[in-house]
Amino acid sequence: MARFIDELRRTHYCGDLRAADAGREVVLYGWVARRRDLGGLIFFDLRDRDGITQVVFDPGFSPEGDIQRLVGQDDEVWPEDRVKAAYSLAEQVRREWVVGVRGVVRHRGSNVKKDLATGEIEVMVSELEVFNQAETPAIPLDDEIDSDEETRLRFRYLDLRRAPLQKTLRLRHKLNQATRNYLSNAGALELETPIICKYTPGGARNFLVPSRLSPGKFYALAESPQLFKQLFMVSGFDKYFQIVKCFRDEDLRLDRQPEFTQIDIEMSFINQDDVFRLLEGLMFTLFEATGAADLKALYPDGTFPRMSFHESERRFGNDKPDLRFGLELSELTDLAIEHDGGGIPLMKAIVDKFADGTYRKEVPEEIIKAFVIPADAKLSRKQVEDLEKGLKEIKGFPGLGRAKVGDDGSWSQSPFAKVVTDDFRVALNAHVGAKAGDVICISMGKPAIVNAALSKLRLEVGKRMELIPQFGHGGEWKFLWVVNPPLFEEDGEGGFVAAHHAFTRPIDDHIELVESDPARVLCYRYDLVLNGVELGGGSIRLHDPDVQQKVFRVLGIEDDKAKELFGFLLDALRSGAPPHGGIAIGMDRLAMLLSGAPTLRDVIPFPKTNQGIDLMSGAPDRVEPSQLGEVFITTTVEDAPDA
RNA sequence: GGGGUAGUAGUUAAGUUGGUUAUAACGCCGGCCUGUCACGCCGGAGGCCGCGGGUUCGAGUCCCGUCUACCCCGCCA
Repeated sequence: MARFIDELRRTHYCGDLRAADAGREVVLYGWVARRRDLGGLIFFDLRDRDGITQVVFDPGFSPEGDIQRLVGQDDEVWPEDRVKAAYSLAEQVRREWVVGVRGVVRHRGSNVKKDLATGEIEVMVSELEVFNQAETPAIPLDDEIDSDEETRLRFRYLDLRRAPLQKTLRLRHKLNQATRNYLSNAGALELETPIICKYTPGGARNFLVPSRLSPGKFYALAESPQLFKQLFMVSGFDKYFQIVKCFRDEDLRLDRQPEFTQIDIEMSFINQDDVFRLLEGLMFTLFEATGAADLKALYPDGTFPRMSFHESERRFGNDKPDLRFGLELSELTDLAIEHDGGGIPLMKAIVDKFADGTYRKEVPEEIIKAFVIPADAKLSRKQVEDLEKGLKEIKGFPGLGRAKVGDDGSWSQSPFAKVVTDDFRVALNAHVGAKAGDVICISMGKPAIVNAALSKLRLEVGKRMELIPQFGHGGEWKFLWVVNPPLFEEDGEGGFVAAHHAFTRPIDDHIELVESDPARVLCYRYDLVLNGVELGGGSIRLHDPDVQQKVFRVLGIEDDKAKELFGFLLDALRSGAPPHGGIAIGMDRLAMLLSGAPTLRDVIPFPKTNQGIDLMSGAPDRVEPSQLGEVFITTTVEDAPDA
């Protein structure tokens, strides 16, 4: 029977002990974070998931006063031979070795270390066991390290020992638990849905899984439980939730991983407001459970503000505005029309198309907008040009038309300075609120490009001016519901595609427009945005077969085709579907925002790189030709194993 | 698919107009040290300069290619 673990049970974690524990005999297990050998006196910083305790090996020490003994241990408190053995073993120990210690807690007296939770005490060791030795770690295990992320990911099991990652994963634990409690209390049932399922086209690209039992056929990994949760509603489960892994075979980003976790929710007999109320309550609960912020103080009436999709696009250039700072965009199309282009040829060309009816104001094909870089930003001309260069990443972006505003409202450093009419210049300055020293940045063209460029510029300038930090919340939490986006998007060839998915309900007043003017149809779709990050989104679903058919017709999906694509869902919706809707929240993104982490990789235990590779395990990897044969696969890659 | 940045001891970095044996800090190993806590002091080991090719008397440095990671666009809720 082993002495430690079997006989000497752990009494505390390494973050537990305080001054009040002085005189207590304890047993701690953990990793040696640091060792300080003074020659005749040895200190370990012993670390486990809860913290660090200094343990001391001092052969000359003997405890005084009453000792509160370990339960079931009545041997001698300080046997000399055992203490000496512990000391000489401690001389051999190196960092990251895994050890158990038995000893007596002592107050540190004048040696208190203030920046350590357990800094008032130390454990004088009477008995030491080495459970395991360890190779020298490849990366330093300090809280703050600047090791390359590639190396950290390769040795993820070491990286995860560090306090910051321990902390964020514990945060995820709290999020999971609090989410389950809240949603269960709200009457939602936690039900599971398949991960390997039928491939359905549209939306994100699926990971494919070859079938061994059905030669030549494939499963897809679920990109979301969307269809299944709707079927739960059809089946009468009324309220459902799941904390579920989803899979998308798309390119990665800071805030995108190929597998990720979402809080998935669906409810019957509800409207948009019901979803909002449930989610607002969930956010309040999660923020309280994690101690992130007191949302009650920030949103006293318990609700988050709402903004229409169009308003968000107009004021901020995207559908996920960061409301922690102002610097809104200005719409100039109407002003340019009033001034017939104001002497600027590029604008005149656009204005003319509105005049002759080529473009419609409701759904314009080109727009003119401006963003003002305030004089306060104190950006040099070079810095402004660098910012503009950064925007060139946006495909099709033609560049900005800039104008620096003088004391008298004149424009300089501008391609428009010589041609603009005085009337238009004065009106424009007033319209965008430009003051001396400001730089007006004008963009015109396709709305998607104009908005992409100016919204990116707004964020960049916001960061330069330190209105928001480079990453993290900076102590501010700005929630927003972005609601009622268009149901359809033009596909550029005269037709339409679903802006999100084909099962979103048009807003009641727009049902007639589905057939007459699809471009103007808005729908019951909503995104929850926090600090400029899309936390999640959902919709009220389309459960009416007649409207559904009209939507399919707009999308150019014939009845036969619809059956082929969505067969079982359509059948199900015709079999007694209640009005229903739901939402999905990105758990990883939420954890990222709450922890202030710069990337999703910091809140996922074993993340993939930008190329979708697990640097630690080496996934994905080749497999034996025989394995491919079993699933009836050959590859077309030249140096593949079966080539 | 496209654009950008980077790659030099275990780690993080320096390395000048191409020029002797490629530096430093931390870490590691050995020695000394009884109140340290980023312990201190003394000594030591450790390098395919990402990889391949080229220019050159000579390449960490210049050129071409390639690989890997990161950031962005496209794509993606």
